[in-house]
Formats: sequence, structure tokens, C-alpha cells
Amino acid sequence: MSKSSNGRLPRLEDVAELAGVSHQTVSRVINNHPNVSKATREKVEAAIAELGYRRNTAARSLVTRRSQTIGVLGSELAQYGPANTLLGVEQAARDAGYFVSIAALRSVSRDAIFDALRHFTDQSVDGIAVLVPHTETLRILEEFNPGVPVVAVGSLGDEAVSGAMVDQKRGAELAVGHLIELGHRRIGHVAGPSDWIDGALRAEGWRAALEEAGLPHDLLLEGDWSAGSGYEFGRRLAAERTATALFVGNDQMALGILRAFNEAGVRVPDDVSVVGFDDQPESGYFTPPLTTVRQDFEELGRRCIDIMLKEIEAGAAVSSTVVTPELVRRASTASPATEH
Amino acid sequence: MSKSSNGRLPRLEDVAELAGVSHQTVSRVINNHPNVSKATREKVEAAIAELGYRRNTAARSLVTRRSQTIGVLGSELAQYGPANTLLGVEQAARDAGYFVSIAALRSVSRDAIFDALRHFTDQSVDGIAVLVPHTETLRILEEFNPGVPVVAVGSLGDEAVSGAMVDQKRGAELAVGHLIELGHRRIGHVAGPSDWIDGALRAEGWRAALEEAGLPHDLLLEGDWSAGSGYEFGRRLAAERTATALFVGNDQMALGILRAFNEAGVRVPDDVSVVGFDDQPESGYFTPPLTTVRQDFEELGRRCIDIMLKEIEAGAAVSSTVVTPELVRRASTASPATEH
DNA sequence: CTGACAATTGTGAGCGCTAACAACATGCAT
DNA sequence: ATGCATGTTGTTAGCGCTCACAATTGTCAG
Repeated sequence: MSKSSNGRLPRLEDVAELAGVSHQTVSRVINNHPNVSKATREKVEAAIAELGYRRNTAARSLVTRRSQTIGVLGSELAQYGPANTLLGVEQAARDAGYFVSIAALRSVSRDAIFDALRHFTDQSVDGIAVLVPHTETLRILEEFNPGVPVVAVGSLGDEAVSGAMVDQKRGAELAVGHLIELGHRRIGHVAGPSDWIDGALRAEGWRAALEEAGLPHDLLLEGDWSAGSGYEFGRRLAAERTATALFVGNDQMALGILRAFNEAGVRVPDDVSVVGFDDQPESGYFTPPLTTVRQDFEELGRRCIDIMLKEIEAGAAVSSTVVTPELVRRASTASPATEH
Repeated sequence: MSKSSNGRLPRLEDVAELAGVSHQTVSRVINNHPNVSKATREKVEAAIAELGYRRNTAARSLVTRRSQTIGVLGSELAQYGPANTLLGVEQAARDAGYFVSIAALRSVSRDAIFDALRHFTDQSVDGIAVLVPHTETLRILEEFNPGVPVVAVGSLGDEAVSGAMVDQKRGAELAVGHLIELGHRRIGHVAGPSDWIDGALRAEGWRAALEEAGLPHDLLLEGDWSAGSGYEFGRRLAAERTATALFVGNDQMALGILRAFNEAGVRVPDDVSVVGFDDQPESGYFTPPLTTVRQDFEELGRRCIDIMLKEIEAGAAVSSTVVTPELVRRASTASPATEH
């Protein structure tokens, strides 16, 4: 960091002096105000460069009451989806000149959420991105009005907060449609927790797709997203053999099911087809490589910030955006064996 | 957020007025200065509670030149290791009353790192945690002196910056030792990139362990951490069959190898034993469940902040800390088949 | 009762910036 | 020349807090 000769970081006043103008003119230059003559602007810019001047964020914040910071409230931030969404959020926010402050929830409770929101208001963040995919989160958010734009990722939002989401029902349709096309009639669903927005929506999409095709939709199991829970269900399903195809809520649970089927001698896809959700980088290397539904989490994060910046900078109204998922066909699905 | 009757957020002055003291006394109370009488402190605390007063961070920052913010510079933040380290960092930092600002590197270059560091100095962060596990990072850090404590995660640090790391050589020893104990003599290593600190250290540990046991250490392949690169090597190794056991740099590459071996009819662990590194939540559900070396990333992150806070708050000298990894035995390792 | 000292509380200034307004050119129609 | 709009620059105040120091009170030995 460059320091002025007296050992202090240079400030507006120092730049002004060197450029032979008032500090206010320097302020105008760094804030891109219109009415500054070209000659003055160049003089000031030269002085800024010479001193290595950088604006003091705290001083600016103090008077503008804005911090150029976006708060990201997240849970399960180490998981593939949230982690990548965070990356998209960070990229879009930093590119737009904002700082990104994070608060990770250890548990999703009212108190924890309030605590994190207070943390952000203490920091006078200009907006809050919420990566907490539980249905109850929205209700809690409405209770605590932080006074700045809030965008909930993974939800379509409502009257109070904006939302950016992947079209989960479409994703479920894609998966189930693929299985129906292959000739399956008995298609089960291993869902994520029903208090997670995505979990509920995928289950709903699964049911709707089967209903539309006139097929039964009675095989529904609710897991917790973990490979372990997939494994447990896999053992049960291997014993019962009630379905010829499974739509699984995420790739991790699918991995557990694959493992359980392998142990039990159930062949995938010969005996049972399996479709996952997410398309993690590893999913193509499962045994067998997993057919799944890809979600572009980084794009989701970027869209979230797009919406937020429109609200912050242009005072736009609450709105929402939807990212479309995509089916990735690999080796875990095939037509059912014809029965004798 | 509670507002005072005139629509403004309450400030020190408002609290002082209500409590019948000076603003300075209120400041003393919120900063826990000693010389404040019990009666006064209680009066002030009551006023603070009544008004819902919260200190203005920007104003405080402006005068103290400290922001109560820790910057986290990371790359590959969506990967299991870095993502969990970030979680540990966030937890420890927020618990200590700090804000956590992140900057994710899209590419690891001098420019990108400088950019991110400038981003942090603009924000006057009080310390910087670096989660960029490339060997060159340290050199770049030394060039740019941010003027605040820096802790590099995944490195032992050096004279200029502190470090928090997992004992990678010990981890490699654990893995290789386990294989030797099982009776393997030809133990190959699929390493991570050699310009990653962890990759280089694990390879070194592998070599050292074999050397000490008087075993050959000529089968070394360098991957890129991805399942895809593991898969490629797996195909080659399946064809060549030069080793009876493989120590793999991380669980993802191990997954790729498992996949390739499965395709090629190489049985694990009957024909070849495989040990991974990391112990991701999924590793226990691979086919077969993976023997691996567990690293406690969250602990690593917490330790990193412990060190940093000591430097920030107590002016402690540059130091370092080491987290010990642990072997997790599962089904991907066994004694080699006795040859005829 | 006084002076010295410690404990407690108050006063004033200023951190670096932006907002609001004032002041000054400049150009052009009258 | 005069008046007025327009563009450009300067002046002043104040955001909410902490620091350094000043002022006040209480305590106790002599």
C-alpha cells in the first residue's frame, strides 16, 4: 500500500492539494459526476495515480449510509449446490464493485437467522442474498425486515422478497419423462426432506408427471439428501423390488442407492433404472455413471445478484427469475427388462 | 430494526440523553472500559436495550481504522476441502465478533491475487486468511504486504505469514503404512498437481514412507484432483497392472479409478487396493467403500482464525499450527492375493 | 480540615468523506 | 452593456464514533 510522505494513507484532501483543486472536485471525479471539465478530471486522475489514492470505505459509508456490501446468509454452504451458488453470487457481486460478507447458519432456526440478519444490519449491508432452502425461511424473513432488498435463492419469492430459482418441477418432469419414454411404468421417488423447497418441489413434479401419464405414484420415500439415507432406502428397495425405475432427489442419495443395489446384486440399469439430480462433477464416475438433471448453480447465483442490484441501484420492484435445468443421459437408465 | 421516534436509527447521543450521561460514557460501556461505575453501566445498558441501539460500524471504523472484518481469499471454494475450511473460518470469526468478507479467485494468477488483496485493503480488513493451496501463492503474498496479519491455510507459513495446515506427510504415511502392513510391496501414487502444496507434500510423504520401508517408489502419476483424471489413470493402470496397491491424492480421483477398474474388470480390493485422501461424506458409499485419510477441514479453519486473532488482538508473532489426519479403514483395501 | 491521589465522568476535536448550497465563470439573447 | 441560463468549482456542515485530555467527584492520610 502506498503511503504519503508523512506515513499516512493519502486522502481526498491530499489529492486535491496535489491537483490544485478542492477536495469536493476530487470527490466528483471519483464518483463520476458529470459537471467536471476534462482538463480538471485529468489533473485529478493523475494526482490519484501518483499518490496511489484509494477511497476510505468507512468514511464513505458513514455519510452515504451504504456499505457497498452484500450479505450472504447460507446454510449447508459446503454442499455442492449452495457452494457453487455462493461462487456465482460472489463473482457477480464483486464484478459490480460490492464486497461480499457471509454468515453461515449452523442450524436453521429462527434465532440463528435473526442473529445473522442482525449481523448484516450491523454492517449496513446494501442487500441480502439468502441461500437457505427451507420452506420456513421465507416466513422468518418476512418477520425481520432488514430494510434492504432481500433475494431468496431457491424460491420464487413472494410479495416481500425476490427470488431466483431453478425450475425444479421442470427438472422432475425431465427425469420422469425420460424414464417413461424408456418404457417404465412403476417409477418411485426418493425425495429430499419435504421442508426443503427443492425437495418438496421435485416430489411435486414427480407426482404431476406420473399423474399426467396416468401412471401410479405411490412409491415415495423421504430421505435427508445424504448418501447414507440413500443407502438405507436402497437396501429396502432392493428387497422389495416394487419399481423398475427410481427418480432420486439428488446425486448423493443416488450414490447410496447405487451402493446398496450393488451389494444386494440388483443391477443398474438392467434391473432398475436410476436418475439423480444436480449433476455433480463426480456423478459421471459413479458405478454406473449416473443419468441426472443438471442445475447451473453459478448462473443461479449470478441471477440472484442481477435482481438484487436492480433493486438496490434502480429501486426496482420485487421480482424473480428462473433457471432451466437440463437432463444429462448416462448409463444408469435403460428400458425395463421385458417380463416373462 | 427499531427506530427512534424521529425515524432515525438511535445513536450514541440518543442513548446518552436517555441515560442522563455523556456520549463518551456510553461509548465506555459498549467498549467494556473499566472505570465505569456499576450504577452508570446499568443505566446505560437499560437505555441501550430500550432504544435497541446498535453501534454504527462505519463510524467506528473511520476513527479506529479497524473494520472488525476478516477477508478470506480462496480458490476452488466449492470443493469439499476449501468449502469446509471456509465454514470453520466463518464460524470462528463470527463467534469472535468479526465480519467475514470473501473473494474467490477465478484463476490463480498474480493479478487476480493482487486484485483480491486490494479489494480487502480497500475494505480495511483486520486480517486475511488465504485458502489458495498453490505453492506460488506464498511468494505472491510476500510481494504485496497488506499491512495486516495474513494466515495461509494449507501451508506451514514462513517468516512473513502464519500458517495452519494438516500434516500431509503424516497422512501419506498413514495411508502407505496401512498398505505396507497389509503386505503390499508395489504401491503406486496418483498425486495431485505438484504445484499444489498438498499434492506435493502427499507425494513426498508417499516416497518417504516407501523409502523407509525399503520398497520401490517409481510408480507416480500426477493428476488434477478430478474424478476424470483418476479415470484416465485407472484405465492405464488396469491395462498395465504394475502395482497391487494405490495411494490416491484425493477421494475424487479415487472414485475415477474405482470406476475405470470396475469397467476393466479389475476387482478392488481383491486385485488392487486403493486408499484415498480427504474422507468426503460420500466416500463410504463408493463401490467399494473407500479406505481413506480423514482431514478435519473445519478444525483447520478454526485454527487459522485462532492464530490470526492472536496476531490481531495481542500482536502475536507469526506462527503456525498443524492438524493431524486420521486413517479411515473401509473396504477398498485388503492383503494382496498370493501369487502362484 | 486540607491536600494529594485515584476513580469516574464530561468536553472538544477530528477520522475522511459526501450533500447541499454558494460562488464564480462563460456564453448568448436581448 | 445587461440579464439570465448553464456549466464548473469551492465552502461549509455533519455523518457517529473514539481519542486525548479536562473536569469533577470521592477517599483517605496527615
